Amino acid sequence: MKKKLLISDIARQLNVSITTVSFILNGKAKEKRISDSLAEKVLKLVEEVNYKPNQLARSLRTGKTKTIGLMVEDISNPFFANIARLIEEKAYKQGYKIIYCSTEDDTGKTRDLISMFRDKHVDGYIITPPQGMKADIQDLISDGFPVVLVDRYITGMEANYVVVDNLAGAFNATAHLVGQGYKKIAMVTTDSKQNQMLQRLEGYQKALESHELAPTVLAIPYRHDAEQMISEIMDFLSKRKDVDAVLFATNYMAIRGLEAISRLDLAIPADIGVVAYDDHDVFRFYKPSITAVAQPTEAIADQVINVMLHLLDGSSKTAQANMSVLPTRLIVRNSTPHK
Amino acid sequence: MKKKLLISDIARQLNVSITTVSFILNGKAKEKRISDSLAEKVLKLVEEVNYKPNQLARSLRTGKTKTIGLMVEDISNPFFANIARLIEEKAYKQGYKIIYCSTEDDTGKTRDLISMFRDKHVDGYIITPPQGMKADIQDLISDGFPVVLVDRYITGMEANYVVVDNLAGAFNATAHLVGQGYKKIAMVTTDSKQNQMLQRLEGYQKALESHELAPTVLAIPYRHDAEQMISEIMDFLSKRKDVDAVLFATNYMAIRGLEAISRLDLAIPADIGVVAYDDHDVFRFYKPSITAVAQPTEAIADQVINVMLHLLDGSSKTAQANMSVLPTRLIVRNSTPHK
DNA sequence: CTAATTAGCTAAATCCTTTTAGCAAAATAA
DNA sequence: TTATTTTGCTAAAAGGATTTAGCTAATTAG
Repeated sequence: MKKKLLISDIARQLNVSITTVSFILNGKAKEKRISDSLAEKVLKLVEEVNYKPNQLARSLRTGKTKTIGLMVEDISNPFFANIARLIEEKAYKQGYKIIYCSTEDDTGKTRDLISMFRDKHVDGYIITPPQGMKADIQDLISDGFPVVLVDRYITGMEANYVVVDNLAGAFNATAHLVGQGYKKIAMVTTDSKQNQMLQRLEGYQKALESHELAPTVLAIPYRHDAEQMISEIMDFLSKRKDVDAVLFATNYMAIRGLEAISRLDLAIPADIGVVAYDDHDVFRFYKPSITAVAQPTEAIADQVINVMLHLLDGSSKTAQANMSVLPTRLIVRNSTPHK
Repeated sequence: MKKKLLISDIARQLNVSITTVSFILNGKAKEKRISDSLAEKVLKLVEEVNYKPNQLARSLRTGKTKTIGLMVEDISNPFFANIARLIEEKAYKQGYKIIYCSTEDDTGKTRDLISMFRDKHVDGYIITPPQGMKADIQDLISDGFPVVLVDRYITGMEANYVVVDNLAGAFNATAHLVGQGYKKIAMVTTDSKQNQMLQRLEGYQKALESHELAPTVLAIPYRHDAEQMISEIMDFLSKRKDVDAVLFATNYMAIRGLEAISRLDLAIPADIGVVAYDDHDVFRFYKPSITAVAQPTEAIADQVINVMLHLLDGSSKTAQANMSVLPTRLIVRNSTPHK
């Protein structure tokens, strides 16, 4: 194990002070009136021996770690995995690293993770907040940390966030089913009170209202596992024979719904119409392919990282919160009209 | 922004030295003969005011960060996303945090990432190594860092690794197709020289040999994008009408292959048999569902983190490298025999 | 020619812990 | 009673950078 080089080694070799080397390495040569010739010599040696400052020491002194903490609900869900990857890529280009974690939408775990991120002195926080985190996140903001919420916001809290127009997305999806000729359109959602879920529900209801149709909602507890959900959906569809179309509120519920529909031997779109909120590879490849509300992952990632870098930059002392609501896109797939 | 508490604040409030507080917090009270009564008082106050030591300062002093660097090929591939999540979970329980990144199988980027991880002073490295990283990884090991390779190993290098038995997996998959009555079985793979790919190829060849059948291989350059791959596979299948079954070497190639097969209007399994190496949600839901070689993600994650924690523990001064080869499982899905 | 600036560089403080080396008082041994 | 050991605690160094405050010599101004 070769010994790590220190800034003092560089200084000694050139017979200059540590201070001078530090100034030069941090681009303050001009400002601090270091002669060009000396600056060059230092940079040359640093390059030659491949000296890298110890980031821990530097962070301890400066209070900056050039790291952003990213907490998503579940990194193994393709929606979040994609966003994470895009954010990572863009952050990386600006010299920031990302640490990411899955909250599993668990308040306790999320609290732990925030505390861990604070321990690690991340410079900024990107969070898909579970329910009941209002106070914790408010603390973060009050303590002066840059915070950007993604995918959902917290009602009644002034904050930076990037979300999609869930209401419009669900409205359009529902309207599409109505347009296809379906009469009894149900919505399968979770019992979670997350605002993005409530908005999807509201969009669904508004769309039905405007066509003078009545809503039918199945709310499945969030924690139920795949098999439970499948049998609950099967139950629901068997009991409610009048239902001729379903809007699923999330991609994973839709996937389980497809399984339920397949087990009941119902045909899509003849027996039952299906639209999923949030796209997924499975919908593209399913036979028949499934219409879905696609979220603009790239635009979301872009917006998130832009706002974050802006906050980190610090030059913007405008306390004005940045709230972005991006549009969704309905990807119509099996478009044979009903009946 | 409330001021961060320091260890000196604790010490001052109780009129004891910083040293004493530090000893107590690090569980050295007994060893350092601190009286029980004082230890209790300190712990009580620390609890009360919720003092947390500054991890940067601590790491700077101890040289340990309680962080593991995890580099996978592509975090948005479900195989890696799952492994990452399982590893994260298990590490977390042992007080370790994970930083992860995608290498995109790019040597340059991987080199950058290793350097970034070194900057950040991670305690250990978990890596799916791209080609040509032998020297870099050897450096890491020589410098005394715990390293565990996953998914692939580096030929001719003594190291800790956790891989699956790719040869047997591909052999069984091919044998399955033979058993179904297919006569001209092709393999679609990448031109990458990664050993796990070569082994899959070898398994395929061995299986055909043992049935006295001839191999037919289409090797597509790794960097080609989805559309390119699809048209290359379509080309191949149109020209080689004799091919009646295909073994795809990765899940994403299989997904593109399915698209190609669908565009050519070929029926699975009547016109063409399909097996994918590495499972994916899409295969489960495709109509008909697609047989796949499933990798034991949980077992892989378990083994990786166990070996890593063992290395980090340091008590094991046995330089013996730990090499695990785990078995795959063939998930037979559309099992109607051919003709 | 003297006074004020500017150029060019550096000593020492600082960030916040952990850990080494060691001191004074109390207890025990001789 | 004196010498030794043990108990209970602490001052100060170390870890490796950044940054403040300031010094000396060379210029420029008056």
